[in-house]
Amino acid sequence: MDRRLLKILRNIATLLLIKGENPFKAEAYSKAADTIEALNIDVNEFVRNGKLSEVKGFGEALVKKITEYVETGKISYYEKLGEEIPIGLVEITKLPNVGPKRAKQFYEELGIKNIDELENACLEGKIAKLKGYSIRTQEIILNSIQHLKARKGKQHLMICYELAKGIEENFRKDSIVQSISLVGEMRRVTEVVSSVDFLIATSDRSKVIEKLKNDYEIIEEEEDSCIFTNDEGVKVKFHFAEPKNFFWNLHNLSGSEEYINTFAKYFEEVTGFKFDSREFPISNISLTSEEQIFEILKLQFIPPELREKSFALERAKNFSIPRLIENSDLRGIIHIHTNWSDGFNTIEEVSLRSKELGFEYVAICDHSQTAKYANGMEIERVLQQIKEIDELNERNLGIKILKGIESDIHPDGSLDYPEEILKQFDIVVVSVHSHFKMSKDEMTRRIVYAIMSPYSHILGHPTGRLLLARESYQVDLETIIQACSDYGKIIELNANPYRLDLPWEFLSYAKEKGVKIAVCPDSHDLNSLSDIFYGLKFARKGWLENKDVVNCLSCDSLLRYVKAMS
DNA sequence: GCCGTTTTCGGCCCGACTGTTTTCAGTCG
Repeated sequence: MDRRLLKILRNIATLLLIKGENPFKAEAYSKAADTIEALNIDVNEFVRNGKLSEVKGFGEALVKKITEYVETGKISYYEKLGEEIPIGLVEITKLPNVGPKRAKQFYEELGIKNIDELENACLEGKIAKLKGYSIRTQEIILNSIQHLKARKGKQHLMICYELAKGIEENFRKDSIVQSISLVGEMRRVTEVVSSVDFLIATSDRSKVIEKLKNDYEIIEEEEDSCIFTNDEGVKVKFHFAEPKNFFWNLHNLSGSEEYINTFAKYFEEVTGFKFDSREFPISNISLTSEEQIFEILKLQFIPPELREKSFALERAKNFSIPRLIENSDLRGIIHIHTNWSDGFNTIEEVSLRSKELGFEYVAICDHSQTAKYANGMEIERVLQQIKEIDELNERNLGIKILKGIESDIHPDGSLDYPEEILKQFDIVVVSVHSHFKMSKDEMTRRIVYAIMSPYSHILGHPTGRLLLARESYQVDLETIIQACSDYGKIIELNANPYRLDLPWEFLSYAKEKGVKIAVCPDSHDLNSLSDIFYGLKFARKGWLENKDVVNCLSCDSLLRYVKAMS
């Protein structure tokens, strides 16, 4: 995925809005970026064989600009725009409650060109003096700048996987490297990553460093590591080890600080050797696998995802780590959007792809009528969609299609359709999509009320967080999980890489309370159906087994399970 | 800027909240 092009197109859109151009013109650029991303379009190839103009949303002007990008690596229209309007204003519009109009106002009235200048203006009290602002608003803006700065240098795990894949391939074909593996946050799977860490086993370190310096812009060199930062500001760190110490380093570089500290103490207790994270202390043993480390210490193997808390070691000591859920346990895929609301593909297309991915059933859950911005379905269209699903099932595509909905939860906790409509769905996911700023009590009450509805089955993205973009709304998750337990409802682990919601930290709690989890891609195109496998990494991180996840049920069992709720 | 078609240009989602204001512009989902 050419993320630089996506960024340019989205920046053009924002710059046009700041400039005050027709918003629909701006939208054409951001939609183009969305389409390239959703359909996973290889622009080089599409430009070469002239296929780009066949894609919906790509007219003459866009094709011309993207062709220029493919040929020269830049878009002169973008550069010209950047001369008119400072690119730094784009970042300002990413602040909550600051859009293109306000960014323009800051620029025109105070000459503010980037986020640092805006921060200074806030500190100097200049923003509060502008028409339409108060001291309070100025404080809110300053606060969100500080939030934004705290997120800087962090990236979504999925984007880091793409980056890491390219680097790994570069090294795999090189004989100077004996082994290479991801370690750190990437290996133990954290939803946002502050550093992409690689462990490289080599007996010729200087040659590897030479190659690194040749291929990447190394900014920092230490005795055992090299660091570079990519275009997106993501830090990539290479750690070196002698081949004989590879597995020892693999283990010690993968755990959290808490985990490794506890591990070190335990290691010294059991072996009597002093812990050294780089050099395996027991010199008469040569390690041939990571598993061997656990065998020596008489511990059950701890999957990397679980190496966060000391607790994992306690369980490993008495061999009580359960078999975590695996991809092959999944039988059904739930919460899929189609072009009936805001998805890209037809029901038939997503069903056939789900079948290819190995699923026995697929639950289509498009947006409900209140979600106007997402082309939510009024009752009449719901009935048409149900009819279409019945017809597809009669044709038998080799996968069972379930009739579902993602119903908005109204501010009063009610669902988005009358009973006679709700009872026609096989699966009802209920989600909050509006009125985010309620108090914690109100929001909790609202969601509990929705959970209590005899027609709701699965609570969708329970916190509403968007990783690195939007905080969770105020809600008491313990109360929510308890309510799901009381009413036998399912909670979603939304597998969208920007959500991962329910956060993994709460999965074990839900499990303790006997609440089942649905791992759902919440996908809007064919590619992101596979996000379900991404979400599964976090199900594992939350200690879930196949019996905890309803996607592992057969279609009939799942239908029986949800039927018992009403 | 794209689309669709009444083939030349109008329509493209829209309602609600927020803060500051005194009737509304800007932002959001």
